[in-house]
Amino acid sequence: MSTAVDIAGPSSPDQAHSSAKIPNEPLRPSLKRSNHPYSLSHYISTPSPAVDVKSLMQPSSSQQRATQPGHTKPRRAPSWPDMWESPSGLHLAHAAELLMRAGLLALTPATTEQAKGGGSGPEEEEEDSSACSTDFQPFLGAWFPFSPALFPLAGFQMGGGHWRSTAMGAEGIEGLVAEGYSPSSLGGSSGGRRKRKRCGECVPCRRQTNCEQCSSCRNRKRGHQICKYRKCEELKRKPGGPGFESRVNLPARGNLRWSWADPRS
DNA sequence: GGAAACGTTACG
DNA sequence: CGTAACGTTTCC
Repeated sequence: MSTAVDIAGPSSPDQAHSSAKIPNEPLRPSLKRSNHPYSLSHYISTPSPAVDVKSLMQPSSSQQRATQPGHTKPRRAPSWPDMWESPSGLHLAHAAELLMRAGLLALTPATTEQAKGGGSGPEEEEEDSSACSTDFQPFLGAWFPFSPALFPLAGFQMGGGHWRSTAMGAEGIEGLVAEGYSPSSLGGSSGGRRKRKRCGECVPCRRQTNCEQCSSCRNRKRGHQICKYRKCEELKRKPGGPGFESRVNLPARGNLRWSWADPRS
């Protein structure tokens, strides 16, 4: 029962079908570079991950410092834009799913708080971007920044500008991204309704081919809609929906924040 | 409430 | 100008 990762779509005839003019890159050229070096099996190499990883869950300072000698700060994580541009989106997504299934992907608010710690001025945003990410290097052997693209895939739900973890009570990590919502595209000023753009990062956006089976594909001429399996998760949300603006600090780009809501609360 | 149809915007 | 696709309206 593979948690329907809809990137597979309806039995994926897409590979064969793929309609004529599907833009290969969702939004950014960088997305094209989604060739990740690791296959799923790469992550499944440990026979008893539950044990192994748990010990790694407290990598403690030793491991962290090993990678970052001479600095008191937790190593500098890639800035958000960096993460966004990560060529290894699927790579990370795969890892996320596996970790989620193993119940290992725990997000510790402490990480965030501590990282933020002493107070981060705006100018420290870059440096402190580590505060916005939880790294899973111990698990993956590579930095594992969060990306919204991971969550739908890993069993996360999105609601009202918050991502919820259905797998665990993750909480406290702040911020969320609403890339694609530029102030203007939100219909801010001109009053006219502006079109939002695909985020380019979510699973559907990453999908490159139309299924040719869904109603949207079959009815493209009249429907004017993108394949259902390619419909951006962000665009599915109502711009004025609950929490859209109030909860998401409308991202002055580079000031993106994550929000986590504890499903238990 | 969801799907279909249509208007409209964005872009090459 | 043609096409893709978002947003809105209408239909069931």
